[in-house]
Amino acid sequence: MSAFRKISQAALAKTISAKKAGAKLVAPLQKSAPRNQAKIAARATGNASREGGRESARDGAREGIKRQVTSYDVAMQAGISQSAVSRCFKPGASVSPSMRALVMKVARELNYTPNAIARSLITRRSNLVAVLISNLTNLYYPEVLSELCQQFEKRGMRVLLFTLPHEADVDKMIAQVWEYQVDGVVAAARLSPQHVSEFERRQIPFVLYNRTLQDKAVNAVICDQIEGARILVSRLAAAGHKRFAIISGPTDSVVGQERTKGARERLAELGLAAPIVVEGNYDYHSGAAGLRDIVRRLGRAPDAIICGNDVMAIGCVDTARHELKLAVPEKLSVVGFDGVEPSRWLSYNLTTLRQPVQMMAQAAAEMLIGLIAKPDSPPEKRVFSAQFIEGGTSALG
Amino acid sequence: MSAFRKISQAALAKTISAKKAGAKLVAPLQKSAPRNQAKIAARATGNASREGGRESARDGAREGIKRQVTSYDVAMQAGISQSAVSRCFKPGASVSPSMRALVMKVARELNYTPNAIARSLITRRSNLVAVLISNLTNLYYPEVLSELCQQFEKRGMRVLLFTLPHEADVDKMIAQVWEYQVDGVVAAARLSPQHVSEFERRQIPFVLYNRTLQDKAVNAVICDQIEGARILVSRLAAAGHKRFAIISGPTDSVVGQERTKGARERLAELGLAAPIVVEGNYDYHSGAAGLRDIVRRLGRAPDAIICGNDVMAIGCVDTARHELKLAVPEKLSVVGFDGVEPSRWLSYNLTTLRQPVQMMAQAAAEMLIGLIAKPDSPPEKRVFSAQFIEGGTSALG
DNA sequence: ACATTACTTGCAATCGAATGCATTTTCGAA
DNA sequence: TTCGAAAATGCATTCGATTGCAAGTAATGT
Repeated sequence: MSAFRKISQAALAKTISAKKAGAKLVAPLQKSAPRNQAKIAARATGNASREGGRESARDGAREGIKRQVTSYDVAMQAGISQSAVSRCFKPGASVSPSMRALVMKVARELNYTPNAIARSLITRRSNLVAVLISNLTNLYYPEVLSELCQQFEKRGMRVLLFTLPHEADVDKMIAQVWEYQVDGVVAAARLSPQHVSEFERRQIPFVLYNRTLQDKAVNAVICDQIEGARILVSRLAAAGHKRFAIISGPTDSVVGQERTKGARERLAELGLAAPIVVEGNYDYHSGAAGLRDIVRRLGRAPDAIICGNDVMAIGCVDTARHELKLAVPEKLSVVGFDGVEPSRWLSYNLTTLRQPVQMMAQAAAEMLIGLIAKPDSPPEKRVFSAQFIEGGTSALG
Repeated sequence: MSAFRKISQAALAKTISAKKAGAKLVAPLQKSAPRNQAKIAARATGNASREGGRESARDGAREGIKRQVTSYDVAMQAGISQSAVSRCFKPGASVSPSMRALVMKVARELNYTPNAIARSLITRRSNLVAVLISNLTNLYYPEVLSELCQQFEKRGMRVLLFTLPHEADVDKMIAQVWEYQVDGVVAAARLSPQHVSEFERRQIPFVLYNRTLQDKAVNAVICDQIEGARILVSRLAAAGHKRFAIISGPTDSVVGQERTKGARERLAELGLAAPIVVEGNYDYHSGAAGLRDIVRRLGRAPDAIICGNDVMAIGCVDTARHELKLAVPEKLSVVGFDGVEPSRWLSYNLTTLRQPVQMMAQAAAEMLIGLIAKPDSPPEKRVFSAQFIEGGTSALG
């Protein structure tokens, strides 16, 4: 034990003299050095003894298992207790400036980084949020994800990403969410009510993005799809469009269903004929196929086609112009939803309803952070309105 | 202590009779019940006593801190040891079928889920990989991310996503990567050589995606950009194009630089005039601006413009056709790189070089998993070739 | 100079699961 | 039936950091 003591005292003296601290500084630190050096030494990995800048390709691989630098190593090297090290890395903790300086210096020398896993275990806060997204190739979601990611990063939380592909074994995927003790979940994916109940039962704060549940009050950030669809129809009808068709989103997409519903409602209110509806799956080709289908069934083109999202609208426009030689917007108006970047490209300049993605993502992040801090807040919905973009794919007079 | 014993015995009997097990099954489990019920009880959270399906909104929030169900709870409820519970959740472990069945049943009743954080701490394997991506809005990256995600999920690893936005404080971001003890890193972002050294010093396996380092052997998955650019030039030149221009990627993009370099080299070899080069930043507007700039500086349109990526090429095509009234491909050929989805849309049908994203992502995932299993493998580069897509934006004769 | 408060710091007990080792149980062979 | 090997199980320690509590030190007032 005295050997350890000697070493650490020497190290301490060296360290302090190196930063030219006055005698005042030396005294307290020497006096309060911990007495259980043996225990600290036993816990330390031995990595502390190797020199700072030196790098050797194989020295960490010894013993087969890689041992990282721990707070015990720093404590031993600095001749202080492990708890002191821990406290120096906690913002509001009670540590003297000299102690903090010393610890930071030694930590830097040893390349010490706090272990978030160990911290999470004891604090029961992982600082992880799970983001569930169905389908990243959807052109709309990357924007959402990007925004969410930045929001959470800004707030000191890490994003654990889960993609739910062919809507297969969502259960297994979700189980992983529990295992990692995430502090919260943002779900921008098709989830069954059972899954949502599971969130509740486990008391994990969650925010649904662009979806809600019929018979349950949940936290959600949504965009008023029905309102948006009604606006689209109103504008088109006002400009004289009479025969409408819809290329809807898939039936299991709540957003898609609402868009269709809003459009139908408004058409009925206006006394216009019920639209022909074909189902798409949100991709380019289903927009193309949808148009062909509509024209085939109608025997001619309708006045306007409302597509469940921009990408299908783009597919529709392209097929109309290049394959069916139907002039858009002269012979056929096409509108979409979302306002994704390509909808603004000159070749399309789509008439669409832009969702305020940035605001929505920010709201979702804020809401989730709030819920984590105060889990018993009553459920809240934040509903945004989409912005009508009058592009060039519709004849609006 | 005997009280606990009694309770757990009763629970055990009930459990077993419930699944109608024969006497054979009962005997071993009863005999090997642990003797330290007191210790297990002390560790257990008490959650075990509440009934399975019951849900009460507030009962878990008592004491302010949420206590989750642990392996101790399951052990107590089942009348066995904690280690037995642990083993039942480990695939290859030595557990009898009856024990496994009992544990699984009780676990389900109590809604027990293993705590991955605790597991990571003791095993020193987090099963997390960090994915670093510069810019998700880039249209090319979501595809990469999606593919990587699925690959890792398939292999039982979770993805911790880091987006590096305005290339600011990358350091702080990277520090987070260390804290979370990720098992490996896939970097599809601009990283300084210092950052890469940091990976090495910490002995964290990493794979660079679409980038390499000049003076260091690293694991990387790349696409041969120079080869690709040479192919483009060769094809265009063979079809009679003489005056070339380039809208390059930003200078800090290695991929962009290589594409420019390959094109220049090949042009020089063919004895054609050095191209005019303007710098873009990979987005639609910089493609548009690039074209205007080129036309202004040249006083006329070149024969062909090679764009650093598809989105700029699309911007270029749109500006040529709709703003400058330059027919593409009749008066001007435009080519891009990447082969992103919109490049296949009928309005563009871009001539481009498609990167085999799926194969590359798969290779990256495989490589990283391999490195994690065997950290001392020598660095390897996997180089893919891009596929030439003869679209309609270039006059190839 | 002494008492009292306000800081610092160390100690030791956690968090929840994994695992080497010892012990018990099972099962097949003699 | 008995013995021995193999399988199953329990015990106790461990991972690395946090934090309540106690002890020690500095700063302040009288």
